[in-house]
Amino acid sequence: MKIFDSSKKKLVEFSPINPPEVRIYVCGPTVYDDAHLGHARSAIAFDLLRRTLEAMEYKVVFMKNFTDIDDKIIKKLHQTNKTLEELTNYYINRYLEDMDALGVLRPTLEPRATQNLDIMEKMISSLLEKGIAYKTPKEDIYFDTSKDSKYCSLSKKCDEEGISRIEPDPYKRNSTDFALWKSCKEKDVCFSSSLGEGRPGWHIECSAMIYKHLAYKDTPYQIDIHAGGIDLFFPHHENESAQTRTACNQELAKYWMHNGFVTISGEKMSKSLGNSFFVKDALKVYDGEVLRFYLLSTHYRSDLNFNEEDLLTSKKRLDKLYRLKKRVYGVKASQVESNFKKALLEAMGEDLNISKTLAIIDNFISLANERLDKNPKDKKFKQQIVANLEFIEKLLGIGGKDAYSYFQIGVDEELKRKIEELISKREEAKKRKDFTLADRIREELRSLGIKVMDTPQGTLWEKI
RNA sequence: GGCGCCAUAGCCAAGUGGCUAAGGCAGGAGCCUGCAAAGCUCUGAUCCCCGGUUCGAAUCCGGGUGGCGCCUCCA
Repeated sequence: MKIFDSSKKKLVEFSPINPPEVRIYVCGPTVYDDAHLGHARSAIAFDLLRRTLEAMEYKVVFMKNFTDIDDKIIKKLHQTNKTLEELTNYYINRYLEDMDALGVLRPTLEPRATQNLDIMEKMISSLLEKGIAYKTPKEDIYFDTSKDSKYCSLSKKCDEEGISRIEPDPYKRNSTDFALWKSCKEKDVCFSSSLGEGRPGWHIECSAMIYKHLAYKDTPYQIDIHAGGIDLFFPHHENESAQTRTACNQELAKYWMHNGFVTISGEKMSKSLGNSFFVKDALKVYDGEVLRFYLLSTHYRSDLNFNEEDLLTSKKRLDKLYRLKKRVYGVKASQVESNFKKALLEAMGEDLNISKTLAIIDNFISLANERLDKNPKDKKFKQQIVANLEFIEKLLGIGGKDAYSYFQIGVDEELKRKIEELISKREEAKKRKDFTLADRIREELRSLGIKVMDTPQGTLWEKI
């Protein structure tokens, strides 16, 4: 398995610290609003990584945090009458619902910042004792980046000269110093601790929760892979990395992986730009699986420029998979074809080369259809097709639905009855060779958003 | 100002030194069909521009042009 390590900026051979186990940490969302497509992309990208490793028989422990205390959450809190917990619980559940709809496997561990304040406090205290962190006259605690000789070795994005775009805290010793603990201000949410009244900075939660829940303790690296959006590379991951290095005398992660953005008209989708596309809104129009397929069909490190046309193209590609599945409906799986499995794992093993993977799948679909055209009753072959489809489902999280229901998404019972009625009328007309009527009924169905296909087994229909 | 990414057919998108530049969508032709749909077969690009390295480059190096990102919260 080769992966692209964003710190080394090259493809490297993946070799876990303690095989067959693989420990992965992905930076999760700050829960103050609904998930947008960028969150979905990141979640799907590393869900794919996880599934690939699992298909390669690694034992994956997958952890993703929820940042449930931060400036924006507090701001949102002031706009509502909710408590912190009510607000964050709501968005955590919303996030999980959205990710479920997208077929993202639930993480093994889902820690929340506010439930791990104890370990953050310990880590910060230890950094204070070592003289790596310092307290300002305003009782904020900062990490002194000049005390970490390897600071900036991860992202290599630090700007020593520092043309800062914001007014820096005058009590900071270095421009790259960052808050570990923010003292209690007005209109704040505060926790009491030995560090004083306040709340943790953003970066410390990841280091602390990884140390507490996921880390190997006597190895050079605490975990195998740390992942997240490329926007987190600097400063977030640089800072996490510095905290762990100085507090624990271990490097945080052996490999770092970052996913590219979802863009809209070429610009990064972000809440501050106001061009966010929420997952929940996309789900009103498109099936979650179609959305998943669309978001995973571009390599995870590239930017993906979201647009409806490409999404519909993705749907057509997924439709083909389900049409094949329909042709082998009710057949039990035998064994996945070994060459097919091998080819897919090789492709995914090239830093998740999804394009190559999908090309292999399309080729399989095409060959299977061709052979079924010639020999529709080859039961053994059908059993293998089913097994192959099941493997695809396991690897990519697509094609798991019932093949008939997939094409009926968005059709309610009433419409379904009407469709069936019209189809049987059309069948009668066809028997009488009344093709004018048959074609008129076909047009009527089309106007209902239904297309029909006459096959030797009768007339089948699909929602367009 | 610092650091970095990207540019392949109408669209999406692999390929990063060497067979005829994957795959999908759209388009065209055919088989099948009452006609369609679906499926199958066939069909398209010399890789943003200029210069260099090399026997050989989309692929490496230099210089342009265009687009984007991080350096503030951000997946």
